[in-house]
Amino acid sequence: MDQEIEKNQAKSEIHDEILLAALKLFAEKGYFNTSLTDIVEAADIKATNVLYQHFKNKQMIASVLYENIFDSLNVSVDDIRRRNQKSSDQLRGIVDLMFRLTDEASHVMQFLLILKVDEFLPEHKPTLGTAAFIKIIKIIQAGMKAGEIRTMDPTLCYSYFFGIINHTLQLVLSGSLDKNADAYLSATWLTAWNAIAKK
Amino acid sequence: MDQEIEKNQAKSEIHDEILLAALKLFAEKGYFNTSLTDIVEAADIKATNVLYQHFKNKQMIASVLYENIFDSLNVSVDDIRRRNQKSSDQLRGIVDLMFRLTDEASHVMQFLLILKVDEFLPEHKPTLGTAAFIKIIKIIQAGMKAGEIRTMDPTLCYSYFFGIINHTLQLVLSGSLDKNADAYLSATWLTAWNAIAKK
DNA sequence: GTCTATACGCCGATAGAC
DNA sequence: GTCTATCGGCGTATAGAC
Repeated sequence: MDQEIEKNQAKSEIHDEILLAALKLFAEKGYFNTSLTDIVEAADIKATNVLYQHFKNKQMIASVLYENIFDSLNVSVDDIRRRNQKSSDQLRGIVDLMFRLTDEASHVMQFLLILKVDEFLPEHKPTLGTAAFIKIIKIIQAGMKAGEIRTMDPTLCYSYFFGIINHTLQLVLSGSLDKNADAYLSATWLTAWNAIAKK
Repeated sequence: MDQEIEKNQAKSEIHDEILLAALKLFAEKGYFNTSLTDIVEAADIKATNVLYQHFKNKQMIASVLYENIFDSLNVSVDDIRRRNQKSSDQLRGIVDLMFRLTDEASHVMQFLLILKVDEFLPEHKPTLGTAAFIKIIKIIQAGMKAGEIRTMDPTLCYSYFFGIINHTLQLVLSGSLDKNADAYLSATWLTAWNAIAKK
């Protein structure tokens, strides 16, 4: 019984190490420039076929990564919505999270903001169709109803707000902006919010 | 003599057809999902080795495309700067151009805004290092001096302005915004300009 | 799970006859 | 420039012995 638990723990450890190594490599070199042998070396795995005991194929590794990242983003958005009432506070919470992730988990943010996921996961829905982003649209719509946000096409509003946020984080991730994300947080938040707020 | 001209025209026709087909395929499927046989079929070419009479290899096709697009962007920016005095008018000219290109030459804009060029052209400078973008930064700095634009880090200012512009055009290109770019031009320009303008 | 070996396919790139 | 044929290599994926 204990042995079985140990075995499962070991199994999920390897599982996670593969995902972690793949995330790092995909973020740094891109999906197509990363070979399975790269992943095997980066994780602590001895042979290539171990990989196939945990994942059906290379695409599935990327797919699981994708699911994990978007699921946890979705959970975070739920949490932020529960904790805050006003749309401005909810959006601020999401922005805080994204800036923090950029500094503390840059590979995750590169996966989110930079990788062209549909090139290697053609069957996945576009980012805007994921649960987390549908909720963000809802936050925006609620903000319009409450008179906090200018009335306009919600998708366009999303584009203005996160255009500023995402582009700035992309420049941080690529090194074009040389400080860490946190250094740009307050100014960028203000600009993004003013771009959609009712005067 | 005439024959030689004809020959060169024919040669450059094939040359251009290859580039056009490659641009389309790269924009639609990505660089790595596009094989040379795909390009050969899409252009009007009968055999694979003709391709190598015009380009050293696959990477060079992408490289020439990259150069062409950024060169012509650079020329356009020069032209816009010559025609307009105020920074706001110059930026407006650039935005007009980008929206028009999105509707009329979507593949070019996908190459510019969506493709991760450094994945297949690792030796190329980042977008921000190209001549056209250096000039855009200069426009922004001039606008700050003239009191048109809020004083801040020029790269950050660039990020705010083109964050809104680029993200909106990306959503148009991906179909997430269902009208053509022109339908969003005036509202998006206003929002982007207000994000950086001095009140 | 480890290690070695290998099958298989695709793609980039080349060669040679016409 | 066309057409056919092919090489080499890499990367994915599998098989089998331990």
